[in-house]
Amino acid sequence: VFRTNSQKKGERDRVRAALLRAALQLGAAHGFASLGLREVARAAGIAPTSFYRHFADMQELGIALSSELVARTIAEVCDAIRTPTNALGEVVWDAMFAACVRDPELTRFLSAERAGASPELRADLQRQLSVLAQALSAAAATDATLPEKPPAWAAEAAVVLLTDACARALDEQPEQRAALRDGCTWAIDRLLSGAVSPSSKRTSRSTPEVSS
Amino acid sequence: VFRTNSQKKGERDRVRAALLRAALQLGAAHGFASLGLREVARAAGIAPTSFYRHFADMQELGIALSSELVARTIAEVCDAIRTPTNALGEVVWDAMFAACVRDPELTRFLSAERAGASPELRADLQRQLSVLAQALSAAAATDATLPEKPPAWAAEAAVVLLTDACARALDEQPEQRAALRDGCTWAIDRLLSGAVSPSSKRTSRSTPEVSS
DNA sequence: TGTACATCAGTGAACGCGCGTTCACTGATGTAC
DNA sequence: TGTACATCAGTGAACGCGCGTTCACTGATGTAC
Repeated sequence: VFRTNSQKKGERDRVRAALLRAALQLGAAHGFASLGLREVARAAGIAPTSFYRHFADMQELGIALSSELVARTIAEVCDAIRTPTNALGEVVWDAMFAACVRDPELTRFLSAERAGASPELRADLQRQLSVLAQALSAAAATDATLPEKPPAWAAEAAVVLLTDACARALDEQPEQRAALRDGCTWAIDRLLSGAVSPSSKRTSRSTPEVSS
Repeated sequence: VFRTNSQKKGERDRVRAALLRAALQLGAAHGFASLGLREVARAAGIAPTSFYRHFADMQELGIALSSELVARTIAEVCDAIRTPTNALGEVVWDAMFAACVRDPELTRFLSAERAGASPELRADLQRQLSVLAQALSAAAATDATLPEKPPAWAAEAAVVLLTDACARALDEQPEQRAALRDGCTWAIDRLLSGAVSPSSKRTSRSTPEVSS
């Protein structure tokens, strides 16, 4: 009566969300690749056959996880680094890691399937991460404290390190987490800005980028 | 008659190697997590029940892949960087990528299972990679051209980037591979040495462009 | 307003299939005497 | 040297099980008139 439309629609969305969440939970425990349709349906509280009302197969569900839940999380992190309050490495770590702690299962999913068996899913996750890389690159470009605009691959490398370190940090105790944060923020800043510590005066030869 | 002993032993090793290789091949195609014991045994040309003569289960086989084949490859790369002929980033990339090209299936395995579902296997692969990180760290420490000794996590971050980039390069065309090499060697050298220097001379600026 | 119809998420039975695992056995190879 | 015994990788039959998928159906919700 309140909602003229979409009482049915709302229920559909509720079940769909339950499927996504169930897949995340089970996948975090036993791996996503070995996850079965019946298993997920059971955990979501519906009959196995009802699964097909929402997804054609498990891969389609996986892509929905990427393009919806992962995308949302990434967008959040992008927002955070748009107005940096600190060294970029710390800002992006803090935002990303907070998101990872809030939803560890999603983090495991991202980390595992980024190198997983399904090319389509890999590609979709790569797309999500490249959004973050571009945001990071843009933030670095407008950061007045940086001596120069870093190349695009610096941001991409930073995102690779960030994803890896955040996922590993979830398994660790607080003090190890702090070490990972230190190492990761240090590396990101070093990639984006050149030297973090002083004294690096030497411009060594022979990388693809030849010094003048 | 020539070999008094181990005619039996040799055959055993042959079958065992066939199982490992079959698992790599099938795993590269469809993912390791969803790989079945019967499937591997079939591909190796033995009866399903014979599998148990070599491994208790698929996880044990996976760990054998890591602690034997991956370890051998890593050791090879470690050898190469022990006597660097060039900037460390290029040396380690060239050694690692050559190994990856020679055995792409092993590379896929390493890349996928490093973040995979089995904690034991993850830990073992992590151990292999940390060997490389230490070798890289040692090489950097004795590299007179570096202005300072980089922290340990610089080498760890470098290995993460290297592994990721090599695995992705296998899927790419030559020109994209060259871009990955440039980006990866640049990042590794920057991590290890601090600044590579501003004002790059090399090719046209910035955006090697993210994925297509 | 009421009535007839359309939609469609969810269902339970049923199917064929490949899986992991057990078991007792075979037979070639290696060893002890 | 030959003979008897031990070892053990490989085997095929058999098991129970959970899987993905199909099908015709139900029934609540939404819509047209």
